[in-house]
Amino acid sequence: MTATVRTRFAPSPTGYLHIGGARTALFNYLLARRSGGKFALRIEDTDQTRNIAGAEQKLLDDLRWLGLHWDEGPGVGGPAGEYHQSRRLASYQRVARELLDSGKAYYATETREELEAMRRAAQKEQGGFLYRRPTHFPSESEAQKARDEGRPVVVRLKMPPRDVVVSDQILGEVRIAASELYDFVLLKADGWPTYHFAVVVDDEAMGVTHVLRGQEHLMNTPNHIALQEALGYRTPVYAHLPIIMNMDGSKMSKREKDRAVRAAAAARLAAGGGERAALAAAASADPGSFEAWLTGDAQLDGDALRRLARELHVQLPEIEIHDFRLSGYLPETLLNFIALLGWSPGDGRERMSLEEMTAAFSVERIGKTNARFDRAKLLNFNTQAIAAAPKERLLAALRDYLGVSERSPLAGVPDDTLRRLLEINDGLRLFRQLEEKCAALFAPDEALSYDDDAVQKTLIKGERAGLHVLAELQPVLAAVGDWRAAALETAIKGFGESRGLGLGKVAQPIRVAVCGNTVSPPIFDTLELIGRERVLRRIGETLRRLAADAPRAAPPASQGSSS
RNA sequence: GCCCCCAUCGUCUAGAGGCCUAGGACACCGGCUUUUCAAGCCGGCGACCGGGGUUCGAAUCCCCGUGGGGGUACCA
Repeated sequence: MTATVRTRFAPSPTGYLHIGGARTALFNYLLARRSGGKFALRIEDTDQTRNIAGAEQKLLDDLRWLGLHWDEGPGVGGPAGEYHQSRRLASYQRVARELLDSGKAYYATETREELEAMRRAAQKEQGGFLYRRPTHFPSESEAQKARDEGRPVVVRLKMPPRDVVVSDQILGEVRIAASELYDFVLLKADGWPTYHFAVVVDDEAMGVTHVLRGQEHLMNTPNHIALQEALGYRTPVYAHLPIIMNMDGSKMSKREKDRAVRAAAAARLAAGGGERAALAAAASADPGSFEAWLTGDAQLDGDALRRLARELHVQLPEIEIHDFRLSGYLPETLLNFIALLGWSPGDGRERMSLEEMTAAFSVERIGKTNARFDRAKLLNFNTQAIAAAPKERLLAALRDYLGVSERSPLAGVPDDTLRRLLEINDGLRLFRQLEEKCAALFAPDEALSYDDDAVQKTLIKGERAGLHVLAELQPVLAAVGDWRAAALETAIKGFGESRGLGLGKVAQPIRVAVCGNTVSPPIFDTLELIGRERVLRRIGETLRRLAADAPRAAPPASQGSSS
């Protein structure tokens, strides 16, 4: 009989979806799809102290955004009924009872302090601590008595005294010596199951046949295998994925975002440029915890961190899937890139759709070595994907981006204009880039800010040549009857030729005058989209403002800056 | 400390004993193109961690060393 392949992704709701988690989800998804099986999503929310409100929703959103739809799990149900471990408590307790009754598990009543003391003592002597099985197992009533006395009571599994061999699809056979194994906890003192326990019980209940998970779980596997044996469960096929690291070899961690913002905050405060209270407010933290965050290693809530980053004008490093969404990456491209971190189809292909990856996927082709997350390559993937994407797909993706981009200058822009923007921005790398580049086309005149360097370079420098060009061009533009890119091009190019000026000499002064900086879409389209009236007004205003500055702006450069 | 895993260009990787003078992609460098930012085109630089084996032959197999990573919880 050929059992249906069932895989699962089982995150705990502690925040946004991580890059590593996304890849694990992807591989599980691909394996299930590839083999015509089922892909389930299970929420591992058994740690009462770690669950974060709203995190599950974020997790699901990220997964959906990526297009990794699950066949069973939250929102869609499935044969296992509940897919939140917090709602499956009864089954863990039932199984624990079974284990206790058959003598395969026992109560243990050491306190955390006692355990910690043993650990320290062992550390000193031999360097490693393994929980030593007690000589006496508390009876049911003794356990109850301990509980009554306020002592913690946990349930531990009796590990069989033999080596465990993990048959891993990627790593081969990994043998863990019996001497490395110990009686791990099944049920915590609060009655909730540990990860090890819940994962085994649920994988069995959900019929999971293949477990693809990060390599950080490799050393957990003997526990799971021992438990499966004790319970008479079959052992699923295991495949431990290599880990995704930062370019510098460090682990990709949310903490990086805190570090980036913390540094900026400290710099701001040191420069006397900001009130502590204001920053704390931006982070929606009370002064005490803000201070603790600022001076320590604590982590701020993702959204609070984002607000603070905005306040400080720092770019958060992209760590979680949501960060990439906010930067304006295409989800299908992110998925494609992530898939190649540890897997390759073997035929030299790199750019693949989810369907193509599904068709090509196999666990055998997953590598063993940790991969570094190279953002430069990702950016290139995205650039090429944007160039190759069908127009309507691109528009939908841009709409999605604008939906999550706070206070976007392009927020109210109609689809037709968005299409136009996409057309005139070839070479585009990220949606955020388009947003920044086109902001001036939609911003009200008062909101325009002029970049000093740009003004100096294109308008002032060289005896205000740029300014002169602008002044002469003004009436030419004013005379353009048909305010569209083509006619503007004719007029402006004609002007340039009549003066013997290359387009660059003409376009850049205009660009800076109407956009405030040297970067915008092609100048003729830019002018058309800004509109005749606003263009003329911005040019006039620029001329006026800089003329007033003239005495100061053009002193004979007697004291050279050379030193 | 102890246990486990890993090791090909800067990065992601192809390579399953002769097809390898090691292939591709990104990055980088040079040139071209150019109204800005990009994009594009052409060319270039660039790796089998070290040492021992095994074999007629090793990037591929074995051992040791070194380096990197993971684990060492009543977190997952």
